[in-house]
Amino acid sequence: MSHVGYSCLMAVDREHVLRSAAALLTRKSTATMDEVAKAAGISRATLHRQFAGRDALVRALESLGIAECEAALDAARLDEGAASDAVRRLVREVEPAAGLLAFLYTENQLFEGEEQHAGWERLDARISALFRRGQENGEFRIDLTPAWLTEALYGLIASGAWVVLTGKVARKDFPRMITELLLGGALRRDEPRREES
Amino acid sequence: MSHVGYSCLMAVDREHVLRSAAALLTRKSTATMDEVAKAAGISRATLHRQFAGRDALVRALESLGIAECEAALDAARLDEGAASDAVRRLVREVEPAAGLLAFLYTENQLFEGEEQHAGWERLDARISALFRRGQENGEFRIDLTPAWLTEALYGLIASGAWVVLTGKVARKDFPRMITELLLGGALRRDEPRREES
DNA sequence: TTCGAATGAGACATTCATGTCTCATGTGGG
DNA sequence: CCCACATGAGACATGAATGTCTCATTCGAA
Repeated sequence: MSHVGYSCLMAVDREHVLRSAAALLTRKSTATMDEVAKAAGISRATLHRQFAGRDALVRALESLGIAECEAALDAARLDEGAASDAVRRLVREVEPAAGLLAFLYTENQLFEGEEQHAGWERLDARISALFRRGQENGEFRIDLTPAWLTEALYGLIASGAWVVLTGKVARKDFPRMITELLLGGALRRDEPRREES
Repeated sequence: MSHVGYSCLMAVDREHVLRSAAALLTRKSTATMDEVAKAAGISRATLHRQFAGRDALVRALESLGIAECEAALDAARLDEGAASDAVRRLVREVEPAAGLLAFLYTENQLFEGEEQHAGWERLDARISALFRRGQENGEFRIDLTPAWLTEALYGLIASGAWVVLTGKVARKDFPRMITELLLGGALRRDEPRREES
């Protein structure tokens, strides 16, 4: 029995397959299992051995996306310092997962009645809490609900990922253009905004 | 030969079918031709007689969405008055088409290499021009490109339509929450913002 | 009333993605 | 060296959506 070889090889490949699938489905959300397999450099049979089906693959990608998102939330230390700075850190940390997030964001809208991954609610709760903290802080305006701000953040991340993918803007501008729009809006400010880090 | 009856009945039904399809696909973007037909109260055969196939239906919806969007742009009088007020008018006018727009927005990302409807470029150009005018005006900040502001507006409209559809926020708040976020951002302003109409 | 056109219902073939299976190959560990 | 196991290749069946067809019915206009 090859415990070592088994768990090692499987784990590595699974991770690699997942990454490839994420990269591909980010660009073409309707990609075939065949295309996914080819993109990962494996055969369709092997792909099916690792993920029972397309559903299982998407679920695994969902878990991956949620995990990366939660890791980003952790790294952003949402409850430290100014709420606006926390938002900046959050967007910066979540940027690598933006493409995957955009894919899952639109994919989730197809799930209709089916129960969705509980992880999303946790993420919603944490991000909403950040916006609420900023409101109680006096930093954020109170006439926009935390729920809307959270959803808008998702939408902007998806739009940002899409616009970077199509080459309309440079990847390096991703965090700035999202945070600046979300926090400051399009209107020009007379007072200079302060910066962090 | 019943010229009158023909053109009249066909036109009316086509419009009605298009509306029903838009309403359905807004909620369930993967709906079957069967479901579309049922939602319109006609048979699948008749649906196929009016639209050669699913492709043709989506193309027709695309044209409808673009037409409604351009009508909204016209009604908003983008080049009159303050640019920020024009944005407010635009969002208010485009609100009825938001669901359809959201559907088309995600649908367009699947078109990969295929050439897309030229109408989108026209819309992009007109909206970009509005933001550019606001920048040259001194109203809008210049460190966010018109292209990004345009794309962000699309994203926020889609997010807004989605969040209204799921009941997280009231439909009546749709225009305000989008314009306020897009223009003013989440940060609280010391100076009171002025209002229009 | 009668004729013609549009419709609805449904059968049918086709295409495509998916899921399952078998078998040959190759590789790594014992 | 040998064996177990993962893999790749491909055949095969399945299901779903689509597109096309026919035929009976209904509705409107002459």
